[in-house]
Amino acid sequence: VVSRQDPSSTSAPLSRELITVGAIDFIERRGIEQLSMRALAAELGCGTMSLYSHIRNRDDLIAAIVEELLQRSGMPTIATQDFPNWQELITTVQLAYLDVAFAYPRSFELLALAPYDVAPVAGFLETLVQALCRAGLPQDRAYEVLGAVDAYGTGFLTVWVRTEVGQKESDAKASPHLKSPRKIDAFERGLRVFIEGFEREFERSDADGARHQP
Amino acid sequence: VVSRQDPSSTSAPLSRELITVGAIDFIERRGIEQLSMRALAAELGCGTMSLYSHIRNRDDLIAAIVEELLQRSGMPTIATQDFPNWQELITTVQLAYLDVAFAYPRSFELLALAPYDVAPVAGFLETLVQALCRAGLPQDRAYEVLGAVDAYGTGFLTVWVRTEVGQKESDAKASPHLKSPRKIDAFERGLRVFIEGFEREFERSDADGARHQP
DNA sequence: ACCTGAACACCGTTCAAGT
DNA sequence: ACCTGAACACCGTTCAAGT
Repeated sequence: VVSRQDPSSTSAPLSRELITVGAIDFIERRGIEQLSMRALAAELGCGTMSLYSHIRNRDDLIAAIVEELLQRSGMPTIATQDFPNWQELITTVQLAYLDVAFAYPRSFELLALAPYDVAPVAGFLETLVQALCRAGLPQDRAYEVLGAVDAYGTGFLTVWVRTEVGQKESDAKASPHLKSPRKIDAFERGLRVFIEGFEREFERSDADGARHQP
Repeated sequence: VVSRQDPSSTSAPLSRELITVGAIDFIERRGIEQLSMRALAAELGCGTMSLYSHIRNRDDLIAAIVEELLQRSGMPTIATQDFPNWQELITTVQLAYLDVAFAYPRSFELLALAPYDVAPVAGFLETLVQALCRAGLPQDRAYEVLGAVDAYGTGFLTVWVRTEVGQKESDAKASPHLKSPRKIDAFERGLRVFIEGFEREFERSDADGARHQP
């Protein structure tokens, strides 16, 4: 019966935002499999059922976490800016994706593996397609490049953080946050190769189109 | 007190294999989030604790499922064969990866997102690297291509099946197993683009090396 | 409106007891 | 060796009751 006088939290009233932030912090410290409504409420210093005044259920909490991580990644902001070409835009977005995987390794897969039709993710992807069009890519090519490169980034980063987090749990003395430069290089090289592959594909297909319809 | 006379199962003695096969079948019918030791035992017609005579715990069950899916995918067999070039080998493996995602959409992510250091997956990746070397790729390039293309396939297929399974749950009347040809085309196009990107990268880097060291 | 404890229907796994 | 029920320490969520 402590009525939320926990030292780690202000006595600010509970809110969806505060619960979401607390949940991300919880996952990064103790792991996603430890996150339960009861354990989270205990850390926030409130009764379990108080959470349900601000959040519909566990799935709604996950959706709120995904939205918060998406905001913190800065990717939605990037998608509102203008870029000289689609290559730079895609690269910038993917490097921001890499950064969020490092900053939140244990929460990352909630964002990375959220189905395309989860509310805030779908909206972000739409604005990203528009940005690619503004950067000079026809819409069908924008969808193609985005889908493919996003799949690459998602797969690469998800398996990487899973493997790393798994090792951290078994190997307590492993260096805690070393951004293994070899892996980062591999990520960036693969990204460049993929983009150059699309450049070439588009060049060839344009030349082909010009030949058929000069 | 039925003592395993369930109509859906033979009265064969319980085994690790039988439990694993039953678990995959369970997931495909009812979803991964419904799989529990208790529910699985009920479907197999045995007591919950009987499972623990053949399987250490839930994580061990998951590992057994991953190993079984890997076998059924046929990818380990492909990796023992010889191919005329690395491009064909990588393509064949990725198409087998696509097939297993379709055959086991709800179990697929257990295989796809297994950390690299999970026992049977690590072994398979090693034999795959060797096969790439036999197909003419230097070892460092084999690792690079494999890591990148595998990330692409994993990301593409995982998010796809998640989105599809999610829709199937909300939209009961959705067509059940339509292998949306648009998506398959997109997967194969991205794969080809990525491989051609690496071809070009290697050509250029070879030419570069020849110029420096003629 | 926000907060809460009790209760319900679940979990995974340990243990002791059976064959 | 294999199987099992009871028990323990957990879950998410509903409900009724408080402020």
